[in-house]
Amino acid sequence: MVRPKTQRGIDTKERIIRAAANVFYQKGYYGGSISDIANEAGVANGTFYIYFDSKLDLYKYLLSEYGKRIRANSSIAIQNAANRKEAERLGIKSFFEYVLKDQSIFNIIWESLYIDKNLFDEFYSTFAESYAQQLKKAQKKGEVSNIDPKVLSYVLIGITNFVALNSIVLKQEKNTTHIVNEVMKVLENGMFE
Amino acid sequence: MVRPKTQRGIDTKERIIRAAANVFYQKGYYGGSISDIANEAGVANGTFYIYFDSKLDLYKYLLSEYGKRIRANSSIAIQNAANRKEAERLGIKSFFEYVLKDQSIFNIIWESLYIDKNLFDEFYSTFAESYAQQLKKAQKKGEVSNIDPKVLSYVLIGITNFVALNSIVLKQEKNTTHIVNEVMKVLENGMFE
DNA sequence: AAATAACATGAATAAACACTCATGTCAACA
DNA sequence: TGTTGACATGAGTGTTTATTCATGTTATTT
Repeated sequence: MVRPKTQRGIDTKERIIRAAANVFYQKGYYGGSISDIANEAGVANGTFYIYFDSKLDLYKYLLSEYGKRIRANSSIAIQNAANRKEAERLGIKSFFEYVLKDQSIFNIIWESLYIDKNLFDEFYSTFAESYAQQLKKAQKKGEVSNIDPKVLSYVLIGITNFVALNSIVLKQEKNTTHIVNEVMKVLENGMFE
Repeated sequence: MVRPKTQRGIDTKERIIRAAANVFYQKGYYGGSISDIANEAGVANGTFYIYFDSKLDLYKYLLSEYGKRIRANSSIAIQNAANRKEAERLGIKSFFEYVLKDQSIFNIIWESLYIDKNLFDEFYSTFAESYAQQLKKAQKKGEVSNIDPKVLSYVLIGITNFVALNSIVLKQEKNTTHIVNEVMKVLENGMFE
């Protein structure tokens, strides 16, 4: 028989996850300790290990959650786009707005490069591959120029991620519309006269 | 009187620096210990502290060295460019080739985000500001379109850095010419038909 | 009410690691 | 040749920290 969820601590796991996201954002993976996370979540150190096998285990969980959220956010944003150009604008805009709301994402994602290179590679490969597929389809429709979709996908991900990190997270730029407009100029006509 | 350089250990400092770059590349700043660096350099742990005040001190030294090298590499590459478009191509190509030779750079640079956000911000701000200045001049000459040079500089740095990290370092792509060509297509005409 | 098992605790453990320091070595100069 | 001081050593120190575990506590089932 399936035992109903106890009421002891309500959403303890969820509280640990939120606390970890916050601690990793503030102090990073190596700088943030299990004690920091447990304190922030309002539980004892040992409680952490009821819900996660290890610090790395929780980190991997968080990383995959962020991947899901970004994908969901993007696919909702572009679902009604009339063409690829519009899809690109909407996708970029929604990503910038997502970053504005949750500025911890790069601290979680990019640190994977230092925890295990494969985590970083897998994370972005997933995005790049599905992006490249979309671009290929758009090329067949004649909406996108003849550019290696693999390279183009990394170009687009590179632009959005790097600009978001530097302009929005580090420089605290709030005007995402302006940034989207300027980025779209490049994507539409290039940068040269 | 200036004492001539002793011959005890030849270029001990240089060996420590090289070892550190390698260790940080393999294991990251937090994952790589002073013992790792000392072993790799073939010196005792204590010797490290004759040449550097702390692990962080060495890290900052390495970071600034990479900044200098990249700037030097780029300014040499573009010095004979006839116009901005050619300068862009040459700059990107030389950066990719630099990364191909010294794949540790991103592990050094990007980790600053987790050691001290200001280090990362300062590092890329320096590049972005001088890049933006160059772009402004090119805009006055009518060579570059009317795009916010601040945003454009981050777009260009984002492309080069992200593509280099993913394609060259992580996917071990050797054909930099192909990548440069595809990137230049976007910068010349945008990505849409 | 007793039994059960999930949930929770936090002190204890063991390993890792940045940094120190007392001691040693060697090249240059008086 | 003896003195000097830079260069080098590596065992030791103190701290931090991920993880464990013996011991509670509470909600549910019998």
